[in-house]
Amino acid sequence: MADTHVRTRIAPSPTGVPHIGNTRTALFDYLLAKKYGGEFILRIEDTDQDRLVPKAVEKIYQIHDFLGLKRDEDPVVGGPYGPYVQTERLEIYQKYALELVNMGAAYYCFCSEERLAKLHENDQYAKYDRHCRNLSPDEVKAKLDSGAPYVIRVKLPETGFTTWHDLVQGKLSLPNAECDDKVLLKTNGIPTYHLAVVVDDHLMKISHVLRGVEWLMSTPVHLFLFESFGWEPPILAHVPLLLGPDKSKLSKRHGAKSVLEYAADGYLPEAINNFLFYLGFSYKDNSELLTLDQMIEIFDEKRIQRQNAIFDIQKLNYLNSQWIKKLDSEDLFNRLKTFIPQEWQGEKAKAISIIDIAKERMFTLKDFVPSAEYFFSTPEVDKQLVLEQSTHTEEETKKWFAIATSLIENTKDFTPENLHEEFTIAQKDSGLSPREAFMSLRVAISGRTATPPLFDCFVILGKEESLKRLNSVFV
RNA sequence: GGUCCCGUCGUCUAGUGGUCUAGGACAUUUGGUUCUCAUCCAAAAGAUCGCGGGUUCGACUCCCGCCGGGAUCACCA
Repeated sequence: MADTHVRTRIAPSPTGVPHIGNTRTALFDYLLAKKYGGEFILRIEDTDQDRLVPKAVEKIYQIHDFLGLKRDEDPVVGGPYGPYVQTERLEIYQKYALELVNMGAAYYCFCSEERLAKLHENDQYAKYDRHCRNLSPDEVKAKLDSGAPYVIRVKLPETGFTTWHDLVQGKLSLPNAECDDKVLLKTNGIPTYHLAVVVDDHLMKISHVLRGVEWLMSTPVHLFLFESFGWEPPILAHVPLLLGPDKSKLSKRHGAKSVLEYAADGYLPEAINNFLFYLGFSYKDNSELLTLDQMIEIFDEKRIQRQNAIFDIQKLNYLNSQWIKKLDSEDLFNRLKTFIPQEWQGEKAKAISIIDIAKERMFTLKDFVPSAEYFFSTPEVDKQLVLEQSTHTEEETKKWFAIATSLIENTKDFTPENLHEEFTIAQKDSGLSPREAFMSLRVAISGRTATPPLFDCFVILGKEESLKRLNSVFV
């Protein structure tokens, strides 16, 4: 491998937004290319014109941009082997399909849809019966001349095995008889995946085809095509699937989300990359925070697991919370922009000081707003709740609040450290336990029983606002 | 159903014949730190290594069978 220049590709079809399982394959492709200093290419496989989903292409770009999976060649930036959109390469495929027919590796098929449907009537797994495989040249010519619609099918060997060494699956051997004479070129002149991948991977000098195992069973067709053309096939690597919690294949039907949706849910690209990396790959204890560059270094295509991995959101949550803690608050503020209300945007300094103390209790970016809103707007405070926390009578609690307000009013050093010190002394004389004393104040200023440390909250609120809130409890 | 792949704690995994009475991490539970929550720290619980046969002095590790799960069998990718 040292002497082959590594070029990998991810080839999504814009029939929807790729879910996170598909994106993991893209990550591995990227890592493989970069590990060997090669190129990572994005090719749009839009040969299924009937199922195109508008905007899917843009979303595919967005996913890669978000995760930092930089493309060396793609439809937008171009490259030496373009175009990178398959429907812009139709003549190429048609030319090669014809070539295949001429060399006897493919044949015209004039079977109607009805006839094909009939084959499946009694057997849902029926293969094409190769009805047109041995049509005489004259018959073919007559049909063609009459303008009959046709497809071109691969003329696969009927016996024997196709074997190859798969980078992750090891040595594989599939019986040719199990494969169908797959359609290569459709009636509408557009190729199917099977023809298009082979032609493009060769023309684009792809060295490694790393894709999902769902392609394993059709690999004999691809290899047969490479051989027929006399082309060196790329190295193959079929990576396992991502399964849902119920162990079924992750799919849109089962609510598999795209990376874009996880982004909207407040997950960081670093955490998603990390999480995907550890799903099917092992490094140390599978919980270290790794950057893309570190992953490139660690990644080893030969150590990808062969078993399917179950998508476990708990691990993603953990990684996300760890990344949030690791990032500095200014950086977090920028990433938080789409999550926080417009009114807060202007108060950057305040927001950052809140992030400072809130980030260690955030799992996703979405957790920020609920944990910070009482800093920006006055909370509803129920007097009963305050009393519940003080566990003392209203009179006694009022007395403690009077001490607290005067402390805040008169302190010369309005910092968390100093407030802590002064309040601790006062609390000891108050007859309230630390918990009772501080919890009642906490509820009074925030309306909640869980917040960052009390004195940090006072400082962020400021003297005036703190006093205002404390004074409004017993009125 | 045919074919192919896979099978270690709930999850991601370490483990390539003896060091495994199976290790780590996430999740869970408990304790400590603490003004709450969270963090952090510590500990506990959790796997008859899918099952059954072999091979071997000895198997999670090798072989066979079975079972279970997954993939695939479109003019979809």
